[in-house]
Amino acid sequence: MPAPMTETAKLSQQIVELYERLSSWEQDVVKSSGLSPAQMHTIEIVGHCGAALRMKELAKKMGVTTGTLTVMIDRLEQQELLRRSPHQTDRRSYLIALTEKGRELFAEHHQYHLRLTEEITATLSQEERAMFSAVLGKIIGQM
Amino acid sequence: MPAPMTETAKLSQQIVELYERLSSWEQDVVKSSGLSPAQMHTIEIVGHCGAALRMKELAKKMGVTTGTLTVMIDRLEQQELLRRSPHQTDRRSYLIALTEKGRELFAEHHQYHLRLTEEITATLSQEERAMFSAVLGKIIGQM
DNA sequence: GGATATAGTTTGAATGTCAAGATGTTTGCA
DNA sequence: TGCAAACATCTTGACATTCAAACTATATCC
Repeated sequence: MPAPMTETAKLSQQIVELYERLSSWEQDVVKSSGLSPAQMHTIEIVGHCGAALRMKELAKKMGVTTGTLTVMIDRLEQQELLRRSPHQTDRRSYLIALTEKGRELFAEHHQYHLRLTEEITATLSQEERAMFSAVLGKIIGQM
Repeated sequence: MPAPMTETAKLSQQIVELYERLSSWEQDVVKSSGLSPAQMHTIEIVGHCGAALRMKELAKKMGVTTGTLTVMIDRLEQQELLRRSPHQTDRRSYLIALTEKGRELFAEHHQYHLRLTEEITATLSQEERAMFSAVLGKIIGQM
């Protein structure tokens, strides 16, 4: 007979489970786009951020080194999904921004996220949805 | 002025945000263990599953090909974190299970997860925690 | 008993990753 | 001003991850 599980243990397990499922969902969706997961992640970060970013800033947001980012941006630039433009006042820097094609890809991917969110929260009551959002807000604030 | 965000859009954004933060938290924790993220992920899946698994089963659970898994298991076996043992009735198969050292690593990592869960849910009321768990259960059931 | 399917490994190619070093630019200070 | 130090990015070399496809050994089905 398994030991009784504490409330924290159950929550932890559920969070891990949710993470795993989101992860494999994302993997499936990305596969159909032709990009690698890391490439799509880059598009997502740049797209979500909105404003153009320096390499250094983007690397920090993504948790990779600038060396890694250089080749990532090279490839995405070859696919015309984003563009380096010279920084106005700092000639060492580039500003990274999505092209029109990149924005379209980002928008499409965003729609997938919205659809998933609708699906997985479909059975929640109005009250549960509101409370879930409030709790998520608190949790994210703690991290 | 930004367009008003629908409730679904807000939830979607929060889920993405939570995912991102869990992801970078895990990356930091794994870095301190000396293993790569993929290696730790393998340990987590095998450890969480409990029973010994065939290569094929494990590959499916992890969403990788068996070819990928072969070299992953090779490396983890070299580090004595898990072991291949012959399948009792099918001589084509191995059963993959954690060693004592692997179980210790898994237990330690599991403790990190518990601690994180406690931290991020610390400000929730008893009621909120219960409801959050119930909603997570529903959501996971929908995926 | 032989054809076919299955489990796992190997190989070759592409990508992702980092640390360390190189290049060009900016900043701070003497 | 002019030079040293800091900074942003890129390059290089090494290794990990990943897949598809070919390969080996075993199991299953007729």
